[in-house]
Amino acid sequence: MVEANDELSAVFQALADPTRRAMLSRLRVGPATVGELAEPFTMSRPAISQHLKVLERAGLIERTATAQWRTCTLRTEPLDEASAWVERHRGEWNDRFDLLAEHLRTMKENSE
Amino acid sequence: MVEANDELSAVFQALADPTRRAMLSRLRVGPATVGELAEPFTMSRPAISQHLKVLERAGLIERTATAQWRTCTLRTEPLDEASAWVERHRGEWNDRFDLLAEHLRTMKENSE
DNA sequence: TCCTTAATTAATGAATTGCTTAACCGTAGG
DNA sequence: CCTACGGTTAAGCAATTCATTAATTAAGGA
Repeated sequence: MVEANDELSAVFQALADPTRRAMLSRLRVGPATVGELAEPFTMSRPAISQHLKVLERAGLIERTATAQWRTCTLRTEPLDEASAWVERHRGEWNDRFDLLAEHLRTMKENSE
Repeated sequence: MVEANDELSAVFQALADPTRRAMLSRLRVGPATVGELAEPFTMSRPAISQHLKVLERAGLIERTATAQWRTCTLRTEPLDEASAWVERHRGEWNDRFDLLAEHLRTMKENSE
């Protein structure tokens, strides 16, 4: 792999781990410090830090530092694109012309 | 990582690659042989085969062999669960009680 | 039978992932 | 000042991912 990872891939990649998904679920309730996010898990703090870094790079969380606490906040915008992709591929869509046109468009975007 | 990968992780993992997503997009038009799926890409056939294996393990395609051709068909069922997860985390949901209850339920499922 | 076509398997390799422990950094409090 | 607390950085390791080339299987046609 040479290519700079596109945003959509980064989001799906971030979601492809149960720990990270659980963290995002927790953040739906409201912002949390790293310690609070780590609490349900048995893994080490550095492991938690690394998961958070993945989420941050995917744009799914924001971190703000006050004193020695890092507060994490959920960002849902990147999920819009992910949702759009999934919904597009899920429907009982049968217009072959539209589908082919869309596929060719996707191919073109992909080769930019 | 020790745990046997759950289905949802496998689906998101499969979607976290532009080549695989393009293959699924192509399959929306209709079933295709491996050769047809490989056509837009410059990578080797074995690489294509491995991508298809990932998609198959995630339940996103089905392969049927007739003569020396393997025909791939899109299976959208696994996308339902993925869609549900994303939509759940995307909404402008503000009932903290429900969110907390749901989060705790998710945690419990996660530890089974 | 021999050759071509379609695709997979096997073996290899570089890069990435997910975890660990140990060391470090910045803030607050005695 | 120095110690504790909250977190990150660094280094190392096993396993997985994504690609390659070479060899293999399996069916169809001359």
